[in-house]
Amino acid sequence: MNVLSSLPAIRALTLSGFEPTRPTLTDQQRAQLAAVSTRLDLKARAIIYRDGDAATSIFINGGGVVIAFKDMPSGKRRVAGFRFAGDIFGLAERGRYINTTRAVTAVTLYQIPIVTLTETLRQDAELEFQFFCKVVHELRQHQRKSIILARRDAAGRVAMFIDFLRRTRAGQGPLEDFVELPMTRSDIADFISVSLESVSRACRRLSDSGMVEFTTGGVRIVDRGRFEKLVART
Amino acid sequence: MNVLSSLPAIRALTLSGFEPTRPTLTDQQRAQLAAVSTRLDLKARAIIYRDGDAATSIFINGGGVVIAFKDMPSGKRRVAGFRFAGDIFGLAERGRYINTTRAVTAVTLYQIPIVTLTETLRQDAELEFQFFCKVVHELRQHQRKSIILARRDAAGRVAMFIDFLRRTRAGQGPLEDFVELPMTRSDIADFISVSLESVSRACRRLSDSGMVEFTTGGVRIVDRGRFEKLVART
DNA sequence: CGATGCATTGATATCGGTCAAAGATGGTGG
DNA sequence: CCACCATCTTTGACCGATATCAATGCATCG
Repeated sequence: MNVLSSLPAIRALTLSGFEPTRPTLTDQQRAQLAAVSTRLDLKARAIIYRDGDAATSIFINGGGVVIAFKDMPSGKRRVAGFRFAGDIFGLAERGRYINTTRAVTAVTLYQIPIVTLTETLRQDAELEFQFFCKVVHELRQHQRKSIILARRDAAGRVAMFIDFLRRTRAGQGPLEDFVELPMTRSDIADFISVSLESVSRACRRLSDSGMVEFTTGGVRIVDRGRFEKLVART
Repeated sequence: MNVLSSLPAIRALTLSGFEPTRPTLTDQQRAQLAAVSTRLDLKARAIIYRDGDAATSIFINGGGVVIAFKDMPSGKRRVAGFRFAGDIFGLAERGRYINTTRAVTAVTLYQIPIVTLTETLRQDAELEFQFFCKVVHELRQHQRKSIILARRDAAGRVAMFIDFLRRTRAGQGPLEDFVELPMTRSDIADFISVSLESVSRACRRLSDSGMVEFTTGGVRIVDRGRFEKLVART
């Protein structure tokens, strides 16, 4: 297993601007990791691990939605992000998890002890490269989050959040006009750093203006033109 | 050149939580890259490349400060970040630069065509790994930026920005109490997404409260205790 | 010594945070 | 199967902080 085998991918990264085509693991690779992992089935609201716990495992989301957050001393909560099917999470700082993660919906997880992961990575440069991609993917997510937070108006932030989820969860094909919102208003609020009341009001305004329609569990973008114009307006 | 040669580093990443100890290149590696690069000496305000240009080179900052920003259709400007000595910049999306970069101070740059870089990386797994570290470093920067932007009060954001620079520019030793601010108020404003007037007022308040002292070209943290308490108050 | 870019300060309006309360929703146990 | 309870969501009123507009001060550099 020569380093050159993984180089074309690295080259693609630098040439095309750090845009790995596979931000999440392929089914094949998930299966490979599943072989050395423990499957967990959790119901909504279950805590996966807590901020500050010793980080002994990483997790792969095999279905459902997970929220990563941190309770701040002030009593506020900072939502770092959401993990969807295929996402890897559980990276740590100084051996400790930096966020608390909780199941938003019922989820299936694959838990892999870090020592096992290390062994597995040692034997598979391609898989190792996936972890690189994972970090690149996280970087892109954070860049987008920064752009959302730069926005001043609550409605704009909510619209950008919807667009963010829309793009994050999109497959290869064209973008869907329906976006699932399994998380609560409060989760959204703490992600985009706006009070939950403002999120609620913003949703109402977006809805009243005829851009989108909120249904139970999601939003449908009705007036795509105006919606995208609002999102782009920075 | 076996993949295993770079694995200890990768392992360190996953185990210790993606915290490479060398977020920027070592002098040795810079020299190595310098051999295949063109040296540029630019004076303050010079444009290095523009948003949308074909991305043919990457740059290493050999001294001075560079700002990366994007002019938005609305006329506003979003400052993505600042690049200091040792930082690599010029990564692109779809073959195009995504930001405009400009020299804030006089700078020395090493320009490396991407094709050359690719060749160099192919021959050096350790250097290749540095690019991984670079991405991790960028990720951390963006995480910090998100935390700054989550802050609501302008004074808090400015304080966190000062702290951000203080930590970014710190060496191995203890944190300095003096932080250089070579960029304009407007640059700071567009980085932390606050109007430049608010930045000015926030600086005044921080100064009036006796936490810091603004001098030409920098800030000195006078009351470290209160300053850090303000920064931590989230 | 103008001119230009940068920084500061002031006045005002707007928008979102906060507090408060009521309305919807969903899950659980009787 | 239904009622109740916890949680989430919506709406309202008010206040404070920041954006915005405007003008002045202040370097630095031709």
